This record gives sequence, structure tokens and C-alpha cells, in this order.
Amino acid sequence: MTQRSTTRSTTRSATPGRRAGPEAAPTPLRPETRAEGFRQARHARRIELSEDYVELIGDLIRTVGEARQVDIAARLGVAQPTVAKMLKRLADEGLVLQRPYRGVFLTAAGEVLAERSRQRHRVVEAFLCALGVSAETARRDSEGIEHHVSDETLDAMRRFTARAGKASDGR
Amino acid sequence: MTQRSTTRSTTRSATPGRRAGPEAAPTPLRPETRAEGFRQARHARRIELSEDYVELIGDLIRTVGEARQVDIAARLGVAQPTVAKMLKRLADEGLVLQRPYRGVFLTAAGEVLAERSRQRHRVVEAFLCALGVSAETARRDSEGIEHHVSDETLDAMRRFTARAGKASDGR
DNA sequence: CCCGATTTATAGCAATGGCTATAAACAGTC
DNA sequence: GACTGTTTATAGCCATTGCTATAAATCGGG
Repeated sequence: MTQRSTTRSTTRSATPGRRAGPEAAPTPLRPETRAEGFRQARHARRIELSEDYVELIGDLIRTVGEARQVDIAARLGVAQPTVAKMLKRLADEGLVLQRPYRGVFLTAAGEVLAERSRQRHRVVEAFLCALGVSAETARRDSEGIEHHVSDETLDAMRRFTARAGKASDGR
Repeated sequence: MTQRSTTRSTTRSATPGRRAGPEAAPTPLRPETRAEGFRQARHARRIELSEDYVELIGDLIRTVGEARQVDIAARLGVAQPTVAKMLKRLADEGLVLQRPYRGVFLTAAGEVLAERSRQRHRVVEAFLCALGVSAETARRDSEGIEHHVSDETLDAMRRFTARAGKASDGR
């Protein structure tokens, strides 16, 4: 919870006696309503890195048996110290557990978040494929989109993918 | 261009003689390939704020006749000094023009970016509606998604929306 | 023409997420 | 058991994007 009272002087779109012309604002604009979406997007931006990390860590443990900083760094395309700092934050948040010079492990909470992210990621990627975009594009776009998809939209995607027959998401 | 040589020791998933078990990595993982998506997402995160601002400024000018900091702040759900600082950056980037204590205006470049963002935003929102999610959710999710949609995916969305009959995006 | 209210500008703080450079720990080899 | 090469840890540094608090400018009425 970062900002709170931001909606102070807020609204009243067409200010009293200012140089705005014809009363302005027909209807399409409603400050607080729009702010909702932006707030949601900002929030998503805040947590998406955590999600990316735990998801990747889960993948690494599953496939290579362990999650090392160098591997995480290579896959995220960032430097190792960046990963180290991030892991410290994730540890503070109780998502991972790291023993110095040994590996990184997911806590129960981390496991949950990782699984949820992975799930969502797969749904989005499969959906994009079903929609007709190339596998390459689906993979890249889904990386950014997955964090901004609400449960409702996710459901719609799931339904569409299933209906699209290909059974890509299947299972 | 921020990072460059990040792919130093990079790859070779299963390190020489480490405690990883059976050579590891069956195939699904390819460090550099995954990094692509993350890099793209990070880049999108960098510019999406600019896009939000110019898009909103364009909307305000069009509907209320002018774009004032208080209105921008209210609609984005942030404090006014945050907007002031951001506008300075946008001015540096040549996207807006601000005369102190008067309003904010879009430069030609800003106009272009605003229009493109607005377009994309509308396509995504209409697409989500066509997909079957509620208007409310479509509005909120599209705010976050629009920045992560490549041209290819955008085309696919456009096609789907049109095909879906409703002619929502049509215009 | 001055007063109060609104709006904009500015200063300073904090958290986040990148980076490089370097030191410390570890693993494997000889 | 010491050497070499990875890997992790740590210490700066910088840019970004939020915030509060406060000062300066502008606007609308009296």
C-alpha cells in the first residue's frame, strides 16, 4: 500500500470558470474510473518481477535440479549481482530460501506463487497460439502479458483455447 | 541500451562436473531464448509510462480542451508532483511541450505516439470484450496488456474482433 | 487591487532494479 | 594440499518513479 489519499482535489473534470470551451467532457471520461486501471497496472508492475523469479526458479529446480544465480541471470538476461539482490528481497518476502553458496529454494509460499504464475503463463501462451500468432511471438508476448491478466480474462482465454480444438493447453 | 555483455559465462546449462544429476536440461530450456522475452518485457515496462501519459494527455486535450497536471494526476491516480516530474522527462524526450503555469501540449512526435497508443488500447479493449469478458474488466486489463502486445498479436486480435461480428472495434 | 483558493513548481526522501568492480567461498585437478 | 576457475557475496553507483511538504504563481471575486 503505497499511495492512499491521492484522490484529493480530484475530479470535477470541467473546472469551474476556466478556459475550457463548451463545458467539455461529454461522458467518456471519469477520472476515478480510469485511475483504477492504471493503479492495477502499476501494482502488477510491482509484483511481476517476483513472479518471474519464482516461476523461473521453479522451472530450474524441476528441470536442472537446482537454481543457481548464474543460470537465473542468464535466463533473465541480467547480471548476477542483480539476481543476488533480488533473491535477498524475495527471501525477505518469504518466497525463497537461500543458503549461502548453496542453491536457492522455494518456500511453500514461493511454490504456490510459482505454480500460479506458471499456470497463467501457459494459459496465455497457449491462448496466443490458438489465436493464430507464431509460437515465437506467443512466447515473447506472453512474458509481458501474463502479469496483467485478471482471473476473469484468464478464464475467457482458457475457454477460447479449449474451444479452438487444437487442445494446445489440454490437460 | 542498458546492458550489453550480460551473456558472459552464460549458457552451458549443465555445468561440467557439478551436482546436477543426469546431465539435466532435456530441451525445454534455452537460456538466451528465454532472456529475449524478459528483455522485451523489461523494455516495455520502461516506455509504457510515457505511452500512458501522452495517450491520456491527448484524450484530455481532445475532450476537455486542455491537459492540466491535476487532471492527469487524478486520472492516473498519482500525486501532482509525480506528474510534474514526469512531464519534465517527457519534455526532455520531445514528446510534450509545457509552458510554465499554462497547459501541456503534445509535440508532433507526442501526437504520433499518443495516437498509436490510443489505437492499440482500443484494439485490445475491444478484443477482450469480443472474447467475452465484462466491459469493466476489459477496460482494466487492457490498461496493462496494451503495452506488451506486439504488432503480430495486435493483428490477430483485430482479426478476431472483426470476425466476432459485433463490429465493436469497427468504427 | 487585494484575498483566498487552486494550481504548478521545487526540494528532499525512499524504494526499486539495473550496472561494474572486486573480494570471498567453493569445487575439481593435479 | 595448493592452484585454478566458477560461483556467490558485497560494495558502490545511477536512473526511475513514487511520495510529502512547501513555496510560488495564477485565477476569480469582491
